[in-house]
Amino acid sequence: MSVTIHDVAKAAKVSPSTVSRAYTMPELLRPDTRERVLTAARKLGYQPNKAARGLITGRTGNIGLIVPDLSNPFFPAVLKGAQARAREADYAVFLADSEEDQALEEELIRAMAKQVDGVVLCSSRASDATLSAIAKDTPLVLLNRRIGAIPAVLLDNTGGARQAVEHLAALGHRRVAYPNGPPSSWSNRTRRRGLKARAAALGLEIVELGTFAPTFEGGLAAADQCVAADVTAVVAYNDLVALGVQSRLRDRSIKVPGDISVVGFDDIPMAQMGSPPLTTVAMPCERAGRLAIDVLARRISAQPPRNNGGNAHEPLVTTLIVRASTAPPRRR
Amino acid sequence: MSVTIHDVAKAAKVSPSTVSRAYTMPELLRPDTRERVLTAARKLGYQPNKAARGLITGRTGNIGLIVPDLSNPFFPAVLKGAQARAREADYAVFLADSEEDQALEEELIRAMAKQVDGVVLCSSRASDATLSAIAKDTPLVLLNRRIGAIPAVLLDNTGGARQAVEHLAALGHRRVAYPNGPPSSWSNRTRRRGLKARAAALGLEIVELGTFAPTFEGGLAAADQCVAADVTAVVAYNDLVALGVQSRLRDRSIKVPGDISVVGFDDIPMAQMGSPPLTTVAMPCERAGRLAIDVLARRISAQPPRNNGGNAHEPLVTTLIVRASTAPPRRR
DNA sequence: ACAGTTCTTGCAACCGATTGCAGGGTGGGT
DNA sequence: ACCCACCCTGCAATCGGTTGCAAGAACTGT
Repeated sequence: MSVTIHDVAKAAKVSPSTVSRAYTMPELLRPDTRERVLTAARKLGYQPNKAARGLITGRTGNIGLIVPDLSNPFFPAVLKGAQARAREADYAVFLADSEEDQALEEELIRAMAKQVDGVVLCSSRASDATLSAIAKDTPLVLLNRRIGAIPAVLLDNTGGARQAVEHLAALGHRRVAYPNGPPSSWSNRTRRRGLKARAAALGLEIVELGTFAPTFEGGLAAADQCVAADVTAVVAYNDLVALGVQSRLRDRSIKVPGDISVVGFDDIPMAQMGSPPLTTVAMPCERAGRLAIDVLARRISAQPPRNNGGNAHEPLVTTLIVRASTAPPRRR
Repeated sequence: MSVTIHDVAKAAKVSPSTVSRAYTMPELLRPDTRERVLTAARKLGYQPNKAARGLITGRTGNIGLIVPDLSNPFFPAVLKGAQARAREADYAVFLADSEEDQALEEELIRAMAKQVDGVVLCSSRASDATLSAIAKDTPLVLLNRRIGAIPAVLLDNTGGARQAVEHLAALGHRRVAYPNGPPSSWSNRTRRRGLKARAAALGLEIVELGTFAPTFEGGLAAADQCVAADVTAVVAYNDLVALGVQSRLRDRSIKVPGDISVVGFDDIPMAQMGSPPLTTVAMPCERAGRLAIDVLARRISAQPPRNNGGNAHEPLVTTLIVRASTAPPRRR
């Protein structure tokens, strides 16, 4: 079938061990033998079988990545960065979509753990206990979630929320709605906390609204509650929700930003394409994805999970992008 | 480290072979032995090592999926379907983004081929020759591309294009622009062909415009050429381009659909969120992704690539979704 | 020319599974 | 009580690599 190390060995008239060494410890071979082996390998189109190698080295050369929902453009963006960086580091990436389902996610993690050197979990919905347990025997990196000493790549949600509140305060808003995202989401918790902290300091009132699906449809539902709450601005859990809110408000002939200002989180591509274009807190998604791979790769090669610090990184900076969906509130 | 078949064997007081058989040929074992083995396995949390198994069976249980650009929502949608179906069929999926780069894509295919049982190529930009060569020794399924007898899942671009033209014709448009997508794209070729065929039949004129990147930015660039071409409607290569066109037209204070109607392809989520919401040809992306996996799985288990027909499937039906971005042309 | 190093390379065991083959146990028929 | 199937189960080889160990080659210095 495929060309194996034995074929190359025969062609180069050496033993399989020598062929192996030509790849893994080239400096041990006499230059001319190494050359002979590599030439033969190239001629035959040989490529080492990663699975077989992994069997003995314990390294598969694969990493897993789990996201809650591929339909949220935030995750493809992260994925794009992660996948690119993984390729540079010569890792292949396994992808799974957990469909926002905690049980499924935990099952996926366990299934993956066997086949990969490490796993990146994006906005994981799994329980702290489960993740801590898994982290004990599988290198894990969390993206947008924080649990004990598990390495994590974080985005500065709090800072973003702060900027959003300051922006709205400067425009003169006093009463702002926040429709919650999934309760198990770290992003939701930190965004809410950031909002409330800064709002309290500036004398704004944040009206929390029930939890909504982090989707366009969730935003449609949230919109009506925002209107009922009699606010002049909405900071949505994320851009999808914000777009849903905008859409529903338009259908109800409520002007954005005339009657209600809307702010989102993420700055997904469609945020700028809407009308009005959405004011939102931009997240460096691809960079976060890349960084997650870097952290994981480092964690994998450093056998002893060094218990000194360096696990929790500074959150990646986020920036408020002001577009046309925010304006001063209408005078009563 | 991890619990192996030997550990289970010891715990159940049987040989490793028996443990193996408990999983792969359970009917060969006496019910009580099988039960004893499975119980022991469960207690120890044993899960067979896929890599080791693959070494001997020749099946890895993995499939590869390559897309040209994760930032185009069309592909995450396909991916979502494919990934879900793969999981049901107990396959893990390797993902790679070829960044619209032909050379990179070909390299990725080769690299993957070694580690998977088969590969799904979405809107592949690779050359016919390369793909035919690879298809000889790796099960391949093409999505939105057609080459000889390589199994493919196709979306009915021609039919979609036909509907778009008929819609515009009914509205009274006589001169319609088509900004081309990537020349290596099968979708671009079939969409263009469909448009021109139907336009000829209905006495419309299709003005082809140079090739543009299949992105929002590509659309920005295309818009100006469309205006210069003095058309009353634009059928864009895909929704991203259509949204780019809309955005640029708005910036130039050209009304959509008042001055120019815009039609897209794909019906990505943001098509309905824009303003005006975009008239577009909807593609059953997730279904296509799922189907691709089905076809691949069948192709993998049917060792002899049966040379009877059944390779090329009927294209999946597409439907024109009429929204607010199309209207009768302004009277001169 | 010879003993002692240092380099290179091959041998063989091993990673974690699967599977053909054969041997031991069981049960049925007489 | 004996023979013969048949059913289970274990042994050992194998998949494609890697790696500790040791033997042979080459080189050093005298």
